[in-house]
Amino acid sequence: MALTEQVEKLKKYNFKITPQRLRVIEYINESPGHFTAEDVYKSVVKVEPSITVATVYNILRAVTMSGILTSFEANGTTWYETNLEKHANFVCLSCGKIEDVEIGCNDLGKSAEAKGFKVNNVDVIIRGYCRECLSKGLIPEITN
Amino acid sequence: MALTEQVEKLKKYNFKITPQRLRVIEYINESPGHFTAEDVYKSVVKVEPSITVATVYNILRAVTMSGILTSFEANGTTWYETNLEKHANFVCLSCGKIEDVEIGCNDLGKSAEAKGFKVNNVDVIIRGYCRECLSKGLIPEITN
DNA sequence: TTTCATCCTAAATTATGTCTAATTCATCTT
DNA sequence: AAGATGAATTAGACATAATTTAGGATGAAA
Repeated sequence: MALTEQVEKLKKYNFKITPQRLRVIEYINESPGHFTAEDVYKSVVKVEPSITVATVYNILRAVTMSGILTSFEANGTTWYETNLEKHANFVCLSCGKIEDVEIGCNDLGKSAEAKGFKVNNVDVIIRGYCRECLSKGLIPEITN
Repeated sequence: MALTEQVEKLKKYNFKITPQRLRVIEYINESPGHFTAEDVYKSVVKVEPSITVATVYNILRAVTMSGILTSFEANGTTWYETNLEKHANFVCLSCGKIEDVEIGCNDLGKSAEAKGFKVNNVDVIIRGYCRECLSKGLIPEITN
């Protein structure tokens, strides 16, 4: 998504274009795809030293509401991501790394809709051990 | 799951059977299916006034590790649930209620495994608005 | 230029973890 | 069956990280 498009989305939701918001969007566009509010703050404060954590949280909420990002919760914190396509997030229980993986099937929300619910979004979080941690033998033994 | 079976599971993982753990398990067996550590504490402290929040957290971790409960994150907190079967959790964005819904498809973790990851569990969290909130017209307008 | 959203500062809240001493439990020994 | 023993667990207080709140100051947009 280009910066102009992101700015348009903010405007569409009546969010004003402030320097702080532009800095956060710039971060997003250079980001590794998955990041936390803390990641954003640590990076943006270098170029905009007066910004505070509270502002970053506010901005991330505005940016997410505008459809520029999505978010999900894992490892006790909120993660933001730029990938708006349907996918699952794989979380490594050993190193904490998060990686996109495909979902083989559609209509995960179907039975919720069948129950009369309105579905806004579906998060799929897969927890396990990544290739690297497996090869390092870092997996705790499961004693059955 | 019966109490005797739950006790067996704790023993299998070498967790001792303490009165506090039994009180928490009793709560679980009478619970509405989804609850937080705070819910457990507020209830158990009535019958076991000396118990502390820290103990409840410890016990919930032990109980989850023993396979008596599963947990997932939503609304900024960890939720525990007794339903160990494959299912999705529907979270109402208006009232916060959580409800089980079926998942139409299997093998959600398949493509993670195809990438060489070991999959431990898959959480599916569906966010939207429940029937009750929809009928009350409590849904925020989405101005497009 | 006015107005209202947004930002800043600081402090509160919430969820959860950590530390230590005291207690309890499971098991072994009588 | 009762007591001794060491390991595991608990209570209680405090620590920390994530996030929210409140109220005044500031700046974007009409």
